[in-house]
Amino acid sequence: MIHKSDVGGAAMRLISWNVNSIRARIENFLKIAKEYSPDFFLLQETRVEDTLFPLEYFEDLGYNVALKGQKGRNGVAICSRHMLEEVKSDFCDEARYIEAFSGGIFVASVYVPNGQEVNTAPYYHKLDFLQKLRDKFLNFQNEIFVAGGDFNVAPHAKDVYIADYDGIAASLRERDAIKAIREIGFQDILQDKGYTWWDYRHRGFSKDHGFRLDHFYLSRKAYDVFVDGNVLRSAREFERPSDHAPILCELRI
DNA sequence: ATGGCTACGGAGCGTAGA
Repeated sequence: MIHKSDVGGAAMRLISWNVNSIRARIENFLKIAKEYSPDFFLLQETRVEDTLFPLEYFEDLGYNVALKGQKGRNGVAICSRHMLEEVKSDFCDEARYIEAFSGGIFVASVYVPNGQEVNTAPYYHKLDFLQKLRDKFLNFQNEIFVAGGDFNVAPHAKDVYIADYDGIAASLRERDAIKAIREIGFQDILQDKGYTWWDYRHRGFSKDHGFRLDHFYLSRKAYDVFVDGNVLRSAREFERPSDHAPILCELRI
């Protein structure tokens, strides 16, 4: 495996972020955009229909934007400094998935259903969604492909602050569904980078009571040019923060 | 924590988030 930090080529940065309402998070978005100026923003939980999306802020910063929104809840977006092609967002009935080809790579922004509670109907819907997502990713196995999003699963025990927790987001079947994505060759690059979500309730962040729910999955060809990744925890300390931190992935292409 | 935040819709609180 060659990590081409020393092989030349330009740096390409992607940030994925569950913003929990883009309209409520514009100031925070502008701070992150200014500090990191990524090539891509992959957004989840924009919580706004497309006609009311605050496009002007993105266009002012030079981003092209592809939207799949809905009123009040869900909502995903791909924002790119490069031209957006082959945009598809008909993966499911809700606004939870959008993909595109841009800047020479395929990208997807993914918002997996939370499942509410183990062994309920929403939980089985979540498992179905994850299996279907794995099948979708098969199409990108031989491409340079980066999927970022809120997968709503903590893949390993260390990804939850509660020892031995096996409730929603950490049940065996959810973890197996995520494992199935890894087993078709996709790398979870933030495995050692800590939590990405802290509950608003109970002052979760100040106690570091978190879960690692937000992930990047890189195809083999994307992982070949992977340089670095991280969780941008500082955004959780902003005024009026999202309950999720942004996550960063850097490639050398 | 059996709900203690936060945001939304729509004008009360119910719903959703995970």
